Amino acid sequence: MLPVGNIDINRALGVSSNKSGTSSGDEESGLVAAIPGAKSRVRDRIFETACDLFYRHGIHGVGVDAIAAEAGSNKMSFYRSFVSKEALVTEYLREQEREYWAWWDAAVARFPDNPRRQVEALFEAQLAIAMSNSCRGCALGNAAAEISDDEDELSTLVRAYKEQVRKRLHAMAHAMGARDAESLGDALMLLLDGGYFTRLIFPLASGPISAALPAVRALIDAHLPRGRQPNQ
Amino acid sequence: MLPVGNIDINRALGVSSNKSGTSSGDEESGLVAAIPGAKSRVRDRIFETACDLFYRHGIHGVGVDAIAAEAGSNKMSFYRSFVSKEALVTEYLREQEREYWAWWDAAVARFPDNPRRQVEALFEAQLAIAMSNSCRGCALGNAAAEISDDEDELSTLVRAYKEQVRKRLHAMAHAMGARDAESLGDALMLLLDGGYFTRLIFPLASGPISAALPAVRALIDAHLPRGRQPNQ
DNA sequence: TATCGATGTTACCGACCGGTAACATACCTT
DNA sequence: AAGGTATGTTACCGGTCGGTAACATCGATA
Repeated sequence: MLPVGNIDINRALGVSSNKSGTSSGDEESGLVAAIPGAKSRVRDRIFETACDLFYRHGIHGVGVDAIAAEAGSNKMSFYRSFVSKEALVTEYLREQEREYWAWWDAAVARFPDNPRRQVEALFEAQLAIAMSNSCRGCALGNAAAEISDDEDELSTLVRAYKEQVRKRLHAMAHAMGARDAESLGDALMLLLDGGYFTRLIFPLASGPISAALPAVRALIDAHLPRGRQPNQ
Repeated sequence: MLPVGNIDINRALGVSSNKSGTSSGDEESGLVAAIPGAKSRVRDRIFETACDLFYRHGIHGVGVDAIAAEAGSNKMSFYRSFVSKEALVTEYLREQEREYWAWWDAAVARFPDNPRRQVEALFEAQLAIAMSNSCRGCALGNAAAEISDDEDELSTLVRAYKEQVRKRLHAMAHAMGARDAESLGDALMLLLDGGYFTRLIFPLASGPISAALPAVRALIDAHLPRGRQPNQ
Protein backbone atom coordinates (compact mmCIF):
# COMPACT_ATOMS: atom_id res chain seq x y z
CA MET A 1 0.00 0.00 0.00
CA LEU A 2 2.23 2.79 1.23
CA PRO A 3 5.16 3.71 -0.99
CA VAL A 4 8.47 2.30 0.03
CA GLY A 5 10.62 5.39 0.23
CA ASN A 6 13.60 3.31 -0.75
CA ILE A 7 16.78 4.82 0.64
CA ASP A 8 19.58 2.67 -0.66
CA ILE A 9 22.48 1.78 1.53
CA ASN A 10 24.97 3.18 -0.90
CA ARG A 11 22.98 6.15 -2.02
CA ALA A 12 25.38 8.25 0.02
CA LEU A 13 28.15 7.55 -2.45
CA GLY A 14 26.18 7.62 -5.65
CA VAL A 15 26.60 3.97 -6.49
CA SER A 16 23.88 3.09 -8.92
CA SER A 17 21.66 0.06 -8.49
CA ASN A 18 20.55 -2.28 -11.25
CA LYS A 19 18.54 0.36 -13.04
CA SER A 20 20.09 -0.47 -16.38
CA GLY A 21 17.66 -0.38 -19.26
CA THR A 22 16.75 -4.05 -19.42
CA SER A 23 16.18 -3.35 -23.10
CA SER A 24 13.44 -5.59 -24.34
CA GLY A 25 15.66 -7.55 -26.70
CA ASP A 26 15.80 -11.08 -25.32
CA GLU A 27 19.44 -12.12 -25.17
CA GLU A 28 18.50 -15.12 -23.05
CA SER A 29 17.02 -17.89 -25.19
CA GLY A 30 13.32 -18.00 -24.46
CA LEU A 31 13.17 -21.60 -23.36
CA VAL A 32 15.09 -21.30 -20.09
CA ALA A 33 13.10 -23.28 -17.59
CA ALA A 34 14.22 -21.29 -14.59
CA ILE A 35 13.01 -17.78 -13.89
CA PRO A 36 16.31 -15.90 -13.49
CA GLY A 37 16.20 -14.74 -17.11
CA ALA A 38 12.82 -13.13 -16.65
CA LYS A 39 12.79 -9.40 -17.29
CA SER A 40 9.83 -7.32 -16.27
CA ARG A 41 8.92 -4.17 -14.45
CA VAL A 42 7.10 -6.06 -11.72
CA ARG A 43 10.07 -8.24 -11.09
CA ASP A 44 12.33 -5.25 -10.61
CA ARG A 45 9.87 -3.50 -8.35
CA ILE A 46 9.39 -6.61 -6.27
CA PHE A 47 13.10 -7.21 -6.04
CA GLU A 48 13.87 -3.68 -4.91
CA THR A 49 11.10 -3.80 -2.37
CA ALA A 50 12.35 -7.14 -1.10
CA CYS A 51 15.88 -5.79 -0.70
CA ASP A 52 14.61 -2.85 1.24
CA LEU A 53 12.37 -4.93 3.47
CA PHE A 54 14.96 -7.62 4.09
CA TYR A 55 17.47 -5.01 5.08
CA ARG A 56 15.09 -3.21 7.40
CA HIS A 57 13.28 -6.08 9.06
CA GLY A 58 15.52 -9.06 8.55
CA ILE A 59 15.04 -11.96 6.21
CA HIS A 60 12.95 -14.10 8.51
CA GLY A 61 10.85 -11.09 9.41
CA VAL A 62 9.42 -10.55 5.93
CA GLY A 63 7.06 -12.85 4.06
CA VAL A 64 6.52 -13.02 0.34
CA ASP A 65 2.99 -11.75 0.77
CA ALA A 66 4.25 -8.62 2.46
CA ILE A 67 6.91 -8.10 -0.19
CA ALA A 68 4.48 -8.43 -3.07
CA ALA A 69 1.92 -6.19 -1.41
CA GLU A 70 4.44 -3.49 -0.55
CA ALA A 71 5.56 -3.58 -4.17
CA GLY A 72 1.97 -2.96 -5.23
CA SER A 73 1.68 -6.44 -6.63
CA ASN A 74 0.63 -9.81 -5.32
CA LYS A 75 1.97 -13.20 -4.45
CA MET A 76 1.14 -14.77 -7.78
CA SER A 77 3.15 -12.23 -9.69
CA PHE A 78 5.94 -12.78 -7.22
CA TYR A 79 6.12 -16.48 -8.07
CA ARG A 80 6.11 -15.67 -11.77
CA SER A 81 9.44 -13.94 -11.27
CA PHE A 82 11.08 -15.95 -8.51
CA VAL A 83 11.15 -19.69 -8.12
CA SER A 84 11.01 -19.49 -4.35
CA LYS A 85 11.63 -17.19 -1.43
CA GLU A 86 14.98 -18.80 -0.87
CA ALA A 87 16.02 -17.98 -4.42
CA LEU A 88 15.04 -14.39 -3.81
CA VAL A 89 17.07 -14.32 -0.62
CA THR A 90 20.11 -15.65 -2.43
CA GLU A 91 19.68 -13.01 -5.09
CA TYR A 92 19.27 -10.39 -2.40
CA LEU A 93 22.56 -11.33 -0.79
CA ARG A 94 24.34 -11.41 -4.13
CA GLU A 95 22.98 -7.98 -4.98
CA GLN A 96 24.10 -6.63 -1.62
CA GLU A 97 27.55 -7.97 -2.26
CA ARG A 98 27.64 -6.44 -5.74
CA GLU A 99 26.59 -3.06 -4.40
CA TYR A 100 29.07 -3.33 -1.59
CA TRP A 101 32.02 -3.85 -3.87
CA ALA A 102 30.84 -1.08 -6.15
CA TRP A 103 30.74 1.17 -3.11
CA TRP A 104 34.15 -0.02 -1.97
CA ASP A 105 35.74 0.51 -5.36
CA ALA A 106 34.25 3.97 -5.64
CA ALA A 107 35.58 4.97 -2.25
CA VAL A 108 39.02 3.64 -3.02
CA ALA A 109 39.30 4.83 -6.61
CA ARG A 110 40.08 8.38 -5.68
CA PHE A 111 43.55 7.47 -4.40
CA PRO A 112 44.87 4.87 -6.82
CA ASP A 113 48.45 5.00 -5.65
CA ASN A 114 48.07 5.73 -1.99
CA PRO A 115 46.87 2.69 -0.06
CA ARG A 116 46.91 4.53 3.21
CA ARG A 117 44.57 7.19 1.89
CA GLN A 118 42.45 4.45 0.38
CA VAL A 119 41.92 2.86 3.75
CA GLU A 120 41.09 6.19 5.29
CA ALA A 121 38.68 6.97 2.47
CA LEU A 122 36.98 3.66 3.12
CA PHE A 123 36.31 4.54 6.73
CA GLU A 124 35.27 8.04 5.78
CA ALA A 125 32.76 6.57 3.38
CA GLN A 126 31.53 4.17 6.04
CA LEU A 127 30.93 7.04 8.40
CA ALA A 128 29.08 8.92 5.68
CA ILE A 129 26.74 5.99 5.18
CA ALA A 130 26.27 5.59 8.90
CA MET A 131 24.87 9.11 8.98
CA SER A 132 21.87 7.96 7.00
CA ASN A 133 18.76 7.26 9.02
CA SER A 134 18.06 4.11 7.11
CA CYS A 135 21.47 2.60 7.77
CA ARG A 136 21.32 -0.65 9.70
CA GLY A 137 24.91 -1.72 9.29
CA CYS A 138 26.11 -4.50 7.05
CA ALA A 139 23.38 -6.36 5.19
CA LEU A 140 25.44 -9.48 4.67
CA GLY A 141 26.63 -9.55 8.24
CA ASN A 142 23.15 -9.07 9.62
CA ALA A 143 21.96 -11.91 7.45
CA ALA A 144 24.68 -14.09 8.90
CA ALA A 145 23.43 -13.29 12.37
CA GLU A 146 19.94 -14.52 11.65
CA ILE A 147 20.55 -17.54 9.49
CA SER A 148 21.68 -20.66 11.28
CA ASP A 149 24.99 -22.25 10.43
CA ASP A 150 23.42 -25.16 8.64
CA GLU A 151 21.92 -23.00 5.89
CA ASP A 152 24.83 -23.84 3.71
CA GLU A 153 24.30 -21.78 0.61
CA LEU A 154 23.66 -18.52 2.38
CA SER A 155 26.40 -18.78 4.96
CA THR A 156 28.90 -19.86 2.32
CA LEU A 157 28.03 -16.74 0.38
CA VAL A 158 28.49 -14.51 3.40
CA ARG A 159 31.72 -16.23 4.35
CA ALA A 160 33.18 -15.70 0.89
CA TYR A 161 32.27 -12.04 1.07
CA LYS A 162 33.89 -11.55 4.44
CA GLU A 163 36.99 -13.34 3.28
CA GLN A 164 37.18 -10.96 0.34
CA VAL A 165 37.01 -8.01 2.70
CA ARG A 166 39.78 -9.46 4.75
CA LYS A 167 41.92 -10.19 1.71
CA ARG A 168 41.56 -6.69 0.39
CA LEU A 169 42.47 -5.14 3.71
CA HIS A 170 45.49 -7.40 3.94
CA ALA A 171 46.52 -6.32 0.48
CA MET A 172 46.16 -2.65 1.29
CA ALA A 173 48.10 -3.01 4.51
CA HIS A 174 50.83 -4.78 2.64
CA ALA A 175 50.83 -2.18 -0.13
CA MET A 176 51.44 0.62 2.31
CA GLY A 177 54.55 -1.13 3.51
CA ALA A 178 53.32 -1.97 6.97
CA ARG A 179 55.19 -4.17 9.34
CA ASP A 180 52.95 -7.11 10.19
CA ALA A 181 50.56 -6.28 7.40
CA GLU A 182 48.23 -9.19 8.11
CA SER A 183 47.75 -8.13 11.67
CA LEU A 184 47.10 -4.56 10.62
CA GLY A 185 44.62 -5.67 8.00
CA ASP A 186 42.80 -7.80 10.54
CA ALA A 187 42.65 -4.93 12.99
CA LEU A 188 41.19 -2.73 10.28
CA MET A 189 38.57 -5.35 9.61
CA LEU A 190 37.64 -5.47 13.27
CA LEU A 191 37.17 -1.71 13.27
CA LEU A 192 35.13 -1.86 10.09
CA ASP A 193 32.83 -4.62 11.25
CA GLY A 194 32.67 -3.12 14.70
CA GLY A 195 31.30 -0.02 13.06
CA TYR A 196 28.65 -1.98 11.22
CA PHE A 197 27.69 -3.94 14.28
CA THR A 198 27.38 -0.98 16.63
CA ARG A 199 25.51 1.03 14.02
CA LEU A 200 22.69 -1.45 14.43
CA ILE A 201 22.14 -0.13 17.92
CA PHE A 202 23.29 3.45 18.05
CA PRO A 203 21.42 6.00 15.97
CA LEU A 204 23.27 7.85 13.21
CA ALA A 205 26.87 8.54 14.15
CA SER A 206 26.22 8.93 17.87
CA GLY A 207 27.79 5.55 18.48
CA PRO A 208 31.44 4.61 18.70
CA ILE A 209 31.73 4.51 14.92
CA SER A 210 33.06 8.07 14.85
CA ALA A 211 36.17 6.80 16.58
CA ALA A 212 37.02 4.45 13.76
CA LEU A 213 38.95 6.84 11.58
CA PRO A 214 41.31 8.19 14.26
CA ALA A 215 41.92 4.63 15.42
CA VAL A 216 42.69 3.60 11.87
CA ARG A 217 45.24 6.37 11.57
CA ALA A 218 46.87 5.51 14.86
CA LEU A 219 47.09 1.84 13.98
CA ILE A 220 48.56 2.51 10.58
CA ASP A 221 51.12 4.86 12.14
CA ALA A 222 52.06 2.19 14.60
CA HIS A 223 52.65 -0.29 11.76
CA LEU A 224 54.64 1.98 9.52
CA PRO A 225 58.44 1.79 9.57
CA ARG A 226 59.94 4.39 11.88
CA GLY A 227 60.88 7.57 10.13
CA ARG A 228 58.26 7.66 7.41
CA GLN A 229 54.86 8.31 8.87
CA PRO A 230 54.21 11.13 6.42
CA ASN A 231 52.45 10.41 3.19
CA GLN A 232 49.41 12.37 4.08
CA MET B 1 15.12 -36.24 21.73
CA LEU B 2 18.85 -35.92 21.54
CA PRO B 3 20.57 -34.37 24.54
CA VAL B 4 21.49 -30.74 24.21
CA GLY B 5 25.18 -30.84 24.98
CA ASN B 6 24.89 -27.36 26.38
CA ILE B 7 28.19 -25.51 26.07
CA ASP B 8 27.66 -22.19 27.73
CA ILE B 9 29.17 -19.08 26.22
CA ASN B 10 30.95 -18.22 29.42
CA ARG B 11 31.86 -21.70 30.45
CA ALA B 12 35.38 -20.78 29.42
CA LEU B 13 35.69 -18.50 32.39
CA GLY B 14 33.79 -20.52 34.93
CA VAL B 15 30.90 -18.12 35.32
CA SER B 16 28.05 -20.07 36.83
CA SER B 17 24.53 -19.98 35.44
CA ASN B 18 21.34 -19.69 37.46
CA LYS B 19 21.78 -23.03 39.15
CA SER B 20 21.04 -21.60 42.61
CA GLY B 21 19.01 -23.86 44.82
CA THR B 22 15.53 -22.55 44.06
CA SER B 23 14.68 -23.88 47.52
CA SER B 24 11.07 -24.92 47.56
CA GLY B 25 10.00 -22.27 50.04
CA ASP B 26 7.68 -19.90 48.20
CA GLU B 27 8.81 -16.38 48.91
CA GLU B 28 6.55 -15.05 46.20
CA SER B 29 2.95 -14.84 47.37
CA GLY B 30 1.08 -17.67 45.73
CA LEU B 31 -1.50 -15.52 43.98
CA VAL B 32 0.75 -13.83 41.45
CA ALA B 33 -1.09 -14.01 38.18
CA ALA B 34 2.02 -14.02 36.05
CA ILE B 35 4.31 -17.01 35.79
CA PRO B 36 7.70 -15.47 36.60
CA GLY B 37 7.49 -16.71 40.18
CA ALA B 38 7.12 -20.28 39.06
CA LYS B 39 9.91 -22.54 40.19
CA SER B 40 10.24 -25.99 38.79
CA ARG B 41 12.73 -28.34 37.30
CA VAL B 42 10.97 -28.34 33.93
CA ARG B 43 11.04 -24.61 33.74
CA ASP B 44 14.78 -24.52 34.31
CA ARG B 45 15.40 -27.24 31.76
CA ILE B 46 13.23 -25.51 29.19
CA PHE B 47 14.85 -22.18 29.84
CA GLU B 48 18.38 -23.50 29.47
CA THR B 49 17.42 -25.31 26.29
CA ALA B 50 15.79 -22.19 24.95
CA CYS B 51 18.89 -20.11 25.65
CA ASP B 52 21.04 -22.64 23.90
CA LEU B 53 18.74 -22.90 20.88
CA PHE B 54 18.19 -19.16 20.58
CA TYR B 55 21.90 -18.58 20.62
CA ARG B 56 22.63 -21.25 18.07
CA HIS B 57 19.80 -20.79 15.61
CA GLY B 58 18.54 -17.29 16.23
CA ILE B 59 15.34 -16.25 17.96
CA HIS B 60 13.11 -16.37 14.89
CA GLY B 61 14.59 -19.70 13.96
CA VAL B 62 13.33 -21.61 16.97
CA GLY B 63 9.73 -22.38 17.83
CA VAL B 64 8.32 -23.19 21.23
CA ASP B 65 7.51 -26.70 20.09
CA ALA B 66 11.15 -27.31 19.24
CA ILE B 67 12.30 -25.85 22.54
CA ALA B 68 9.95 -27.95 24.61
CA ALA B 69 10.76 -31.10 22.68
CA GLU B 70 14.51 -30.57 22.90
CA ALA B 71 14.11 -30.09 26.63
CA GLY B 72 12.37 -33.47 26.81
CA SER B 73 9.08 -31.83 27.59
CA ASN B 74 6.16 -30.50 25.58
CA LYS B 75 4.43 -27.31 24.64
CA MET B 76 1.84 -27.47 27.37
CA SER B 77 4.46 -27.61 30.07
CA PHE B 78 6.18 -24.75 28.36
CA TYR B 79 3.13 -22.55 28.68
CA ARG B 80 2.77 -23.49 32.31
CA SER B 81 6.11 -21.79 32.95
CA PHE B 82 6.14 -18.95 30.44
CA VAL B 83 3.31 -16.62 29.56
CA SER B 84 4.41 -16.36 25.95
CA LYS B 85 7.32 -16.86 23.65
CA GLU B 86 8.02 -13.17 23.75
CA ALA B 87 8.31 -13.28 27.51
CA LEU B 88 10.79 -16.11 27.19
CA VAL B 89 12.80 -14.12 24.67
CA THR B 90 12.93 -11.15 27.00
CA GLU B 91 14.09 -13.38 29.81
CA TYR B 92 16.66 -14.92 27.49
CA LEU B 93 18.13 -11.53 26.67
CA ARG B 94 18.16 -10.52 30.31
CA GLU B 95 19.93 -13.72 31.23
CA GLN B 96 22.50 -13.21 28.51
CA GLU B 97 23.15 -9.73 29.82
CA ARG B 98 23.54 -11.03 33.38
CA GLU B 99 25.99 -13.68 32.27
CA TYR B 100 27.86 -11.19 30.16
CA TRP B 101 28.49 -8.83 33.05
CA ALA B 102 29.45 -11.70 35.28
CA TRP B 103 31.96 -12.72 32.65
CA TRP B 104 33.20 -9.17 32.27
CA ASP B 105 33.62 -8.66 35.99
CA ALA B 106 35.48 -11.93 36.34
CA ALA B 107 37.87 -11.01 33.55
CA VAL B 108 38.51 -7.60 34.99
CA ALA B 109 38.69 -8.54 38.65
CA ARG B 110 42.20 -9.91 38.43
CA PHE B 111 43.69 -6.45 37.96
CA PRO B 112 41.74 -4.18 40.26
CA ASP B 113 44.10 -1.23 40.09
CA ASN B 114 45.41 -1.52 36.56
CA PRO B 115 42.84 -0.40 34.03
CA ARG B 116 45.16 -1.06 31.14
CA ARG B 117 45.65 -4.65 32.18
CA GLN B 118 41.92 -4.90 32.70
CA VAL B 119 41.22 -3.95 29.14
CA GLU B 120 43.82 -6.38 27.91
CA ALA B 121 42.38 -9.12 30.09
CA LEU B 122 38.98 -8.44 28.59
CA PHE B 123 40.24 -9.01 25.08
CA GLU B 124 42.21 -12.04 26.19
CA ALA B 125 39.04 -13.47 27.66
CA GLN B 126 37.14 -12.70 24.48
CA LEU B 127 39.70 -14.56 22.45
CA ALA B 128 39.49 -17.49 24.84
CA ILE B 129 35.74 -17.68 24.34
CA ALA B 130 36.12 -17.33 20.60
CA MET B 131 38.18 -20.52 20.65
CA SER B 132 35.10 -22.49 21.62
CA ASN B 133 33.37 -24.29 18.80
CA SER B 134 29.98 -23.23 20.04
CA CYS B 135 30.84 -19.53 20.06
CA ARG B 136 28.65 -17.49 17.75
CA GLY B 137 29.66 -14.05 18.90
CA CYS B 138 27.54 -11.74 20.99
CA ALA B 139 24.09 -13.05 21.84
CA LEU B 140 22.60 -9.63 22.44
CA GLY B 141 24.11 -8.18 19.31
CA ASN B 142 22.95 -11.06 17.17
CA ALA B 143 19.47 -10.61 18.56
CA ALA B 144 19.60 -6.97 17.55
CA ALA B 145 20.48 -7.99 14.03
CA GLU B 146 17.42 -10.15 13.65
CA ILE B 147 14.76 -8.15 15.46
CA SER B 148 13.37 -5.17 13.62
CA ASP B 149 13.71 -1.70 15.05
CA ASP B 150 10.07 -1.44 15.98
CA GLU B 151 10.25 -4.25 18.51
CA ASP B 152 10.62 -1.72 21.24
CA GLU B 153 11.15 -3.77 24.36
CA LEU B 154 13.85 -6.00 22.94
CA SER B 155 15.82 -3.32 21.14
CA THR B 156 15.65 -1.04 24.16
CA LEU B 157 17.14 -3.82 26.22
CA VAL B 158 19.96 -4.37 23.75
CA ARG B 159 20.60 -0.68 23.43
CA ALA B 160 20.94 -0.29 27.19
CA TYR B 161 23.39 -3.13 27.29
CA LYS B 162 25.54 -1.70 24.53
CA GLU B 163 25.52 1.68 26.20
CA GLN B 164 26.75 0.02 29.37
CA VAL B 165 29.61 -1.56 27.47
CA ARG B 166 30.53 1.78 26.03
CA LYS B 167 30.32 3.51 29.38
CA ARG B 168 32.58 0.98 31.02
CA LEU B 169 35.15 1.22 28.28
CA HIS B 170 35.10 4.99 28.51
CA ALA B 171 35.63 4.72 32.24
CA MET B 172 38.56 2.38 31.85
CA ALA B 173 40.14 4.53 29.19
CA HIS B 174 39.77 7.51 31.45
CA ALA B 175 41.13 5.62 34.45
CA MET B 176 44.32 4.75 32.64
CA GLY B 177 44.94 8.43 32.05
CA ALA B 178 44.50 8.38 28.32
CA ARG B 179 44.36 11.49 26.24
CA ASP B 180 41.01 11.56 24.47
CA ALA B 181 39.64 8.81 26.64
CA GLU B 182 36.24 8.77 24.98
CA SER B 183 37.72 8.21 21.59
CA LEU B 184 39.94 5.45 22.90
CA GLY B 185 37.01 3.80 24.64
CA ASP B 186 34.98 3.93 21.45
CA ALA B 187 37.80 2.43 19.45
CA LEU B 188 38.06 -0.39 21.96
CA MET B 189 34.35 -1.00 21.60
CA LEU B 190 34.69 -1.20 17.84
CA LEU B 191 37.42 -3.80 18.22
CA LEU B 192 35.37 -5.73 20.73
CA ASP B 193 32.20 -5.77 18.66
CA GLY B 194 34.18 -6.35 15.51
CA GLY B 195 35.49 -9.48 17.15
CA TYR B 196 32.00 -10.68 17.98
CA PHE B 197 30.70 -9.88 14.54
CA THR B 198 33.49 -11.57 12.60
CA ARG B 199 33.38 -14.57 14.89
CA LEU B 200 29.96 -15.31 13.44
CA ILE B 201 31.60 -16.07 10.13
CA PHE B 202 35.12 -17.26 10.78
CA PRO B 203 35.59 -20.54 12.63
CA LEU B 204 37.38 -20.51 15.97
CA ALA B 205 40.13 -17.90 16.07
CA SER B 206 41.04 -18.18 12.41
CA GLY B 207 39.37 -14.85 11.77
CA PRO B 208 40.69 -11.37 12.39
CA ILE B 209 39.80 -11.58 16.06
CA SER B 210 43.35 -12.64 16.93
CA ALA B 211 44.49 -9.19 15.90
CA ALA B 212 42.36 -7.50 18.52
CA LEU B 213 44.78 -7.65 21.42
CA PRO B 214 47.81 -6.23 19.61
CA ALA B 215 45.63 -3.49 18.19
CA VAL B 216 44.31 -2.72 21.65
CA ARG B 217 47.86 -2.39 22.95
CA ALA B 218 48.90 -0.14 20.10
CA LEU B 219 45.88 2.09 20.52
CA ILE B 220 46.36 2.42 24.24
CA ASP B 221 50.01 3.27 23.71
CA ALA B 222 49.02 5.94 21.24
CA HIS B 223 46.67 7.48 23.77
CA LEU B 224 49.02 7.44 26.74
CA PRO B 225 50.96 10.57 27.59
CA ARG B 226 54.44 10.53 26.09
CA GLY B 227 57.06 9.15 28.41
CA ARG B 228 55.02 6.66 30.35
CA GLN B 229 54.05 3.77 28.14
CA PRO B 230 55.39 1.25 30.65
CA ASN B 231 53.01 -0.25 33.14
CA GLN B 232 53.26 -3.67 31.69
C1' DT C 1 -4.65 -44.26 51.65
C1' DA C 2 -6.31 -39.81 50.03
C1' DT C 3 -4.94 -35.69 48.08
C1' DC C 4 -2.67 -32.31 45.56
C1' DG C 5 0.73 -30.21 42.73
C1' DA C 6 3.74 -30.87 38.90
C1' DT C 7 4.10 -32.95 34.60
C1' DG C 8 2.89 -35.61 30.26
C1' DT C 9 -0.54 -36.48 26.32
C1' DT C 10 -3.71 -35.51 22.84
C1' DA C 11 -6.38 -32.78 20.32
C1' DC C 12 -7.55 -28.63 18.82
C1' DC C 13 -7.78 -23.37 17.39
C1' DG C 14 -6.97 -19.33 14.30
C1' DA C 15 -3.36 -17.12 11.96
C1' DC C 16 0.13 -17.03 8.93
C1' DC C 17 3.57 -19.20 6.02
C1' DG C 18 5.43 -20.64 1.24
C1' DG C 19 3.48 -22.09 -2.89
C1' DT C 20 -0.11 -23.18 -6.73
C1' DA C 21 -4.35 -23.35 -9.95
C1' DA C 22 -7.68 -21.08 -12.68
C1' DC C 23 -9.40 -17.33 -14.54
C1' DA C 24 -9.85 -12.31 -15.73
C1' DT C 25 -7.97 -8.19 -17.45
C1' DA C 26 -5.20 -4.78 -19.74
C1' DC C 27 -1.87 -3.57 -22.93
C1' DC C 28 1.35 -3.97 -26.73
C1' DT C 29 2.26 -5.61 -31.26
C1' DT C 30 1.14 -6.98 -35.76
C1' DA D 1 -9.40 -6.50 -35.01
C1' DA D 2 -6.47 -10.52 -33.31
C1' DG D 3 -3.30 -12.62 -30.51
C1' DG D 4 -0.06 -12.91 -27.10
C1' DT D 5 2.23 -11.44 -23.06
C1' DA D 6 2.40 -9.44 -18.60
C1' DT D 7 -0.17 -8.68 -14.76
C1' DG D 8 -4.04 -8.74 -11.29
C1' DT D 9 -7.65 -11.55 -8.55
C1' DT D 10 -9.47 -15.13 -5.97
C1' DA D 11 -9.40 -19.21 -3.92
C1' DC D 12 -7.13 -22.82 -2.28
C1' DC D 13 -3.37 -26.33 -0.33
C1' DG D 14 -0.48 -28.40 3.40
C1' DG D 15 2.42 -27.10 6.95
C1' DT D 16 3.88 -24.62 10.91
C1' DC D 17 3.31 -21.12 14.18
C1' DG D 18 1.91 -19.38 18.98
C1' DG D 19 -1.40 -20.66 22.22
C1' DT D 20 -5.22 -23.36 24.83
C1' DA D 21 -8.54 -27.05 26.77
C1' DA D 22 -9.30 -31.41 28.84
C1' DC D 23 -7.72 -35.23 30.74
C1' DA D 24 -4.28 -38.71 32.42
C1' DT D 25 -0.35 -39.83 35.29
C1' DC D 26 3.04 -39.79 38.69
C1' DG D 27 5.16 -38.70 43.14
C1' DA D 28 5.39 -36.57 47.46
C1' DT D 29 3.16 -35.42 51.46
C1' DA D 30 -0.13 -35.68 55.03
